[in-house]
Formats: sequence, C-alpha cells, structure tokens
Amino acid sequence: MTKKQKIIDAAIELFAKQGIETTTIQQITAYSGISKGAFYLSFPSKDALILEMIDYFMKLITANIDHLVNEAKKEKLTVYFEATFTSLAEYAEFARILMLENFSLTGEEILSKMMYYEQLADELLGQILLAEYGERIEPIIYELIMLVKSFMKSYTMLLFMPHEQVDIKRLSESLVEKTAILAMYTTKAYLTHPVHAGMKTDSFTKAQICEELVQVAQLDLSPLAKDSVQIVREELATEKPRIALLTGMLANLEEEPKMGWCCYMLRRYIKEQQALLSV
Amino acid sequence: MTKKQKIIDAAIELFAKQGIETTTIQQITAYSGISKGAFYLSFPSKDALILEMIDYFMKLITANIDHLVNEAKKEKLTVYFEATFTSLAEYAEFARILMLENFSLTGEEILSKMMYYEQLADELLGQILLAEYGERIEPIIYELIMLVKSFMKSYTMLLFMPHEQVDIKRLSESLVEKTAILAMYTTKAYLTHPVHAGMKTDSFTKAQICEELVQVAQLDLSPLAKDSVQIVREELATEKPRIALLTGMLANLEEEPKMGWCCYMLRRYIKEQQALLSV
DNA sequence: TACAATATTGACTAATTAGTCAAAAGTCAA
DNA sequence: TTGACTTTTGACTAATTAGTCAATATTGTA
Repeated sequence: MTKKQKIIDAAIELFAKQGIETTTIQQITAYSGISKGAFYLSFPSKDALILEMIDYFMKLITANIDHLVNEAKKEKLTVYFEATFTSLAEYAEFARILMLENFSLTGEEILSKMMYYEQLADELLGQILLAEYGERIEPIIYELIMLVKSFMKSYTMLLFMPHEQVDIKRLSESLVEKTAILAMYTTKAYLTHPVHAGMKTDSFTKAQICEELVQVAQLDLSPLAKDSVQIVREELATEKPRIALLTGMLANLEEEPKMGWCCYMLRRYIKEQQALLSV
Repeated sequence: MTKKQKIIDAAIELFAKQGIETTTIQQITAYSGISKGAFYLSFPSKDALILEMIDYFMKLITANIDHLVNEAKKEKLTVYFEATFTSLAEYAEFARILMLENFSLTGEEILSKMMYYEQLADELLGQILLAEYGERIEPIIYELIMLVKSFMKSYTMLLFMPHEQVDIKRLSESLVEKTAILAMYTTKAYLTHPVHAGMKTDSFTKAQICEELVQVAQLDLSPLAKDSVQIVREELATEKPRIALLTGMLANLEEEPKMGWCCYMLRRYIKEQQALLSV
C-alpha cells in the first residue's frame, strides 16, 4: 500500500469519526503510523488532502451508480435509487460527514468540485426520468430532478442514523411510486430552468481519459485489464477511435476494481460518440 | 439598546457574513464597539452566545409562522408555505448560515435545541395536512411530513442564492399542488412512524409561560400590552385559568412586536386546554 | 563495505483564538 | 470633592494546529 493510500485510509476513518474540520494532521499521521513531515511529502496541504478525499469518494460513488444503472435493462429508476442508497450506506460514516459539512467547507475549489459531481448526478437522473416517463415530462424535468433529489437527501439521512435499519428495496419502491405520481400529475412546475444554470459538465476529452488511464496503469491489475488499458490508450491516440473496440475493452474493464472512474469516463465518451453518429 | 442586544446584532451580521464557527469573539466585540471583557460579562462563553442566537432566531420564525397559519381561515397549507419562505427570506443570510452549519455545530445542547424546533414545525405541518386532507391520510402522515419538509428544504436553498429572485406565491402554489398530489395518490409509504421517535415536545406549563411573561414584561411595551401581560400572569397563577380571558388577552398581544414567543406559548396552551375540555 | 542519494522524522515556528484578571475608568451618594 | 463601589478594558495566558527544516535513517550502488 502506498503512503498516500495509508493516509487516505486513516483520513477516511478519522473524518468519519470526528468530522473533517476537527481532524488534525497530527491525528492522521499518528493513526496511519507515519510522521508529520511524511504527510507533507504526499500532500502539499490539508486542503489538498480534503480535496483529494472528496474526489476519491465522489468518483467511486458516481462511477458505481452509473455502472449499475447502465447495466440494468429495465426499471432503471428503481436501480438508481437502490444503487445510490446502497453506495452511500457502504460508506455511511464518511458520506454522512461529507453531507453535513458539505457547505461549511471553505475553499472555492471544494465547492465547485461538489457542484461538478452534483451536476453529473443530475444528468444521469434526468436521462433516467426522460427514458422512463417520455418526452411529455420535458416541461417539468428540472422540477422533477429537484424533487427527486430532495427526497433522496432526506431519506439518505435515515441511512446515517445508527439505530435505524433501512430497507433499501422497500424505500426505493416507495420513492419510485412518488416519482411516478409526480411525473404524472404535476402541472404547476416552479422551476423551468436548471438551478445551477452556469455550470456545464463538459464531456471528457480523449486527452483526459488517457491521463486517467496512465494513472491507473500504475496500479497492479489483472493481465487482461492491463492489456485492455494499453489497447484503449493506443486507440484513443488515433484520429477516429473505433467505438466497437472501445466498447469491448470497456466490457473487459467493467468489473475490475479501482477502474470505476476510467470506465465511467469511457462510457460517457462512447455514448457521446454514438449520439454524434446517429444524428 | 442593552449590551446584550448590541452583541446579538453584531453577531447576526458577522455570522451571516462569514459563518458561525469562523467568527471570533474579537470580531464581534470590535464590531459592536465593546471590549472582550465586556462580552464575557454578558455571555459566559462563545457557545452560550451561539445557543442564544439560535434560540432567538428560531423562536422568532416559529412564532411568526404559527401566528400567520392560525390567522388564516382557509388554504392553511398555502399560508404555511408562504409564511415559511417569507420568514426565512427576511433573515436569509443568517438562515442560510444556520442551515448550512446546522450539524457541524458542536455541542449536545445546540443539536437538541434544533431538534426541538424541528419537532414543533413538524407538529404544525402535521395538523395542517390532517385538516386539509382528512383522516384518510393518517397512514401516510409521517411520510407526507417528511416529503413536504424535503421540498421546502430544497426550495429554501433558492432563497439563499443572491441572483435568484424567488416568486414565493407561485412557489407556494406549486408546492401545494405537489403535496395534494402525493396526499391523494401515495399508497406505498416507507415511513410508518415519526423519524425522531424519541423526541417529544411537552406542552408548555403555566410556570413556563409565566417565566417568559416575566422576561418580556421588562421590555417597553404599549400600555395595553403591559396590562394584558399582567392580567395573563395573574390568571395563570389561578388554579383553573379561564380560557375566554386568555384568548382575549392573546388577541391583545398578537400584533405586539417582540411578544411572538409568548403568544405562541399561550396559543398552544389555549388549544390544548380546549382539546382537553372537548373530550 | 563505503558512500551518496533519497526518504523520513519530529521538534520547532508562527499564527490563531477562547477565556482571564489586574488595573483603569466611570458612577453616584454623602 | 471624596471615596466606595461598579463597570469596562485589553494585554496576557494557555492551548491548539498547520506547516517547516535540519538532523537522522534508509536504500541502492559500486
């Protein structure tokens, strides 16, 4: 395990236990069995650590949910709810802290990072809703996204109450029903535009994906994964990467641990290219 | 203006501007033009100040919303939404900070204080919903309360975005529609019990109300208000306070500024006594 | 083994801030 | 005006913590 990973592991536990702001570098270094100096060899500052932790966590969750939803052939909304609650429950302590300290965290960067991932989540939810309920909900799509996110935030709190035992399946079904009801009968939508209007999630460029591939190539992967990564890198270096090839390689990588974010980027890239072609 | 009020005024502004945790006593004393020592003559600690500020603010909001809803003869839910958004908008900067730092605030006391006021809000909402949609929603009442609160929290965020201009009337109507839809069609409720089960808001005792009356009697009030307060105090000292008398005095006090919390307590006391009688 | 290059350490600095308290300023009755 | 009493002050303490860097340990190489 790299030193960075040791620090991140310790930080996850400590942040989860006592909050981000109140956890000191001293505590993190003591807990991970390294010295203070060593910490600053891995991270330039405490803020940088927080930023990387959030990034690490949000990529994990985002990629995981997107993967499960894409895999599902029907009832994608149910899967979306289940995947979200399950993912959050898995890292409940840290997710709880992140949610609660969300905005009290200082720093422009952290805030825009959070907004970025929220935007990604909104996009996925929007696609699912449109696929599920058809074009007729287009006039109320921004409202629906807001409402569904509201539900989820509130019910997510239940996951964080230690005594409460959440039945994720039943909860998801309950929320699907509410979403369907609202999609069906809502006439007076307050929101007619996305809330975070300014924000736009640019699609991933070939360069960005390659960069990420270089990163993960350093991890120890199965031979299949290692080769697939290499092939994708070479293909992305060409003028017109072949979608079929990328799709196949993506399938090779999907189940590989630690490759989640790569897969997410690739998936989006492929979808986008297909959309361009079909126009 | 008392020294305490000076401090509270300064704290409201500074907390709103830069957050509660990051505001120092130094800044507060500098801003309110007093010395550090003087601060500690008015408040035993920074935490005590925070606690009192939250109390001050929550009482203001709670009493105001309850007053407006009780005054309304019909469409109480609409009034509830409007009153809530309007009250929050009025103190938007501070409300925003309170909402965002909500849980990162340390201290058992602050947390239980917030839960207490949330519980009061839940009760009011529950009553309105039952009155509006009848007994048939009883099986889904806890779910509905949760859902409506979810909406409100999310849309409240819009109030805090400086560039966004919120049309409270239209928003409230939109939320009423959603509430009605959910009340009408929901069949699969996830929640069958209140979330904060342990918590219970005990009714106000005569002693508690008297205590508050003693407090406000020190403020400078109109002669009518002053006399009414005195009469209520005497009446509450008796074995069986007459409801008719209290109701009349309450009417005298309703529009008096700074009496909000007193009126709220009285209103609840009267309602409760009436409920006991009608059994 | 010897030596250089690299990695790691933890005592130290500088900055911040809640809370204290001896001294100064203000008040007021005689 | 005096002087006893109250209020207010702000320099000071003690505690905390992010970040530094000279000294030390480890590793790789010839």
